[in-house]
Amino acid sequence: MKDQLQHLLTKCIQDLISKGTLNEMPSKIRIDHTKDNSHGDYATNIALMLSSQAKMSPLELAQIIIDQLEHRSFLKKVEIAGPGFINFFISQESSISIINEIIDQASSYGKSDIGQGKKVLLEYVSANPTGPLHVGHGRGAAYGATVSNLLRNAGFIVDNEYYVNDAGRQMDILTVSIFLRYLSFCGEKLRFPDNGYQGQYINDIAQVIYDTSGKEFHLKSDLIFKNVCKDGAEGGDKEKHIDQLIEKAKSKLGGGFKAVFKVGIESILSGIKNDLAEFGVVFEKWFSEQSLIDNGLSESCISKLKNSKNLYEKDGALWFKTTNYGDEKDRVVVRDNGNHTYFASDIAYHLDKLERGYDKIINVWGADHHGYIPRVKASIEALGHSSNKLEVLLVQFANLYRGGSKVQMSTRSGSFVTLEDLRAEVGNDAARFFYILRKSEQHMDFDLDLAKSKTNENPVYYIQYAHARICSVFRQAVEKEIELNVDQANLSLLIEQTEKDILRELSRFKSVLESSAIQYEPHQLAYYLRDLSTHFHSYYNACKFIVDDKSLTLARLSLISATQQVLKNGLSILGVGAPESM
RNA sequence: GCGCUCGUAGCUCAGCUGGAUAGAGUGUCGGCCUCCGAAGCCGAAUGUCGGGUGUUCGAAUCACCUCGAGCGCACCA
Repeated sequence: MKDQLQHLLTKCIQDLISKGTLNEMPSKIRIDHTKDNSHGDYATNIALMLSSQAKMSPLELAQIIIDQLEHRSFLKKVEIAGPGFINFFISQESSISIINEIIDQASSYGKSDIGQGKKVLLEYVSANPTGPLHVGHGRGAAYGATVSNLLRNAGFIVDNEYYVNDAGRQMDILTVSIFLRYLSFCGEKLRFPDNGYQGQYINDIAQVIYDTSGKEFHLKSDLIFKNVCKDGAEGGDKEKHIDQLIEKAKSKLGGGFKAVFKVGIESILSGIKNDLAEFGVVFEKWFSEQSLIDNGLSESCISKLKNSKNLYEKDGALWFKTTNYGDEKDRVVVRDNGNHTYFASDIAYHLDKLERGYDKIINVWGADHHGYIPRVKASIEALGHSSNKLEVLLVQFANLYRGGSKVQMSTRSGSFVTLEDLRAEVGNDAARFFYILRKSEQHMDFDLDLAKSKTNENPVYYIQYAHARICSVFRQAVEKEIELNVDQANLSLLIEQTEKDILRELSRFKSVLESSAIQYEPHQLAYYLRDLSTHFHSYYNACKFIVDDKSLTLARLSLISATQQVLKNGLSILGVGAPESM
């Protein structure tokens, strides 16, 4: 319907240009769903936009546009309002046709091809595999998965990817943490380093190693701790302390160090995978950072940068002149100790992504990484690609509150609430919905007590209830041996205000989906579904659906069936269930 | 200090590519179940859109300034 209006208006403006009333086509002709139904169904501000160009008042121009507009049967009335808006009133015959359209297309209603099959790589979560996912990661997971659904629904081809940071110092710290806990199981007395990972899950992994391998990796703790400098809490340097422990463990354990690491990371990763899968978040690819080092891609990237004269040496380290590409300062890619930085791997990773042939690469990052964007874009440019292909979506942290005070989230100290705990307490549906309800760049206050105790505060139940209620009505209909057949329904009987309101709302669904997808804003869909539910609940209270008049009954059942379908399709994109009863 | 994000009703937030009287949930107050599910509906009250200046026929929306909050400015990842 909106498309038809768009066509009609475009042609109208073209005609006026050829008549000489107007000079040029505006960049966009806006047609909006009206907020207020006294303004009709759709409105355009085109006369206001073009009045200066036409050198006449908006009201005059609006009248000329209306006169030029071809008459179409779907338009009941066209009028000028306010300062020069043109309001379109759609005929009833046309507005009820959406019911048939929805019921015919069923679960595919709402799909579009605005993506034209363009290939998108969507990377999100990518939390360091140093422990279980916590509620902070949940927001990125829910957001990324929903954006993925929205894009797919809009005709994009989307691959979801998780970048696994399985290389570097963090992994060594993880390994040594597990190893020291393991030594405790072997009966060694030792002081656990301040900088080690302290969570219970570390003990669990150590326990598994002890249970399966016995004392295979057992070393006297003296052997590890001898000559190691003092830890932070003992008045020493906690960073040096743990680095020396790592070195000792590596040299004394030999291949055993890698074996412990392998058990550790596999255990943590499989935990993360399960957690996400249960949350309805599925990745096509888990991309290993270590693989970039193993297959030499990281190294070859550095050579490429060297050849393009973008690298220089300073203080024994190798620097990338990212300032050439708009970054605020240059960045180290190879440290003075010869190790590649995280950034070096990331350059290789992004190059790899680009060379896999995607039209668009989207990274969902925590907002604390915003300063990192310029240097990644710099590396893309330096390697001869267009940085426009990369889009970074920032997701703000969720601040957690418990008992009115902020909860500190630290994987290192183990003081965090896991995503798994949250899901267990509030359920997947409520968690998925709650996470995407706020605009991603909005700071979010997540009150755990509220989320856990008064889950009805979450509007997801309101929407699900609307769906369940409709299902319940249909159960009643079956009992009364009424079978819904839209072809037999006389939809022109739908004349109540609440019915018109629902029809208006249903007609918005497609544009909401389109807008949510293009702007990467799932919350738009969430708000829409709540509004649709509100109209349904009002309708439910205002009118009885199953009445003596058979054809009215069929008409009303058709309308709520279409509503049910849209609720279901919308919820499915949000990764939320549409229960038949609750 | 520089940069990014944000500041809208008591609270949590929509609205921001300029448009018609600034919205919702929650909370407060008052109504609605012998009738398809009351996890619901109907009604009332509540705002200097942080503050200021500018651009415009028109600003919560754009520009500049200012105040306040969060985050970032590593040879960490």
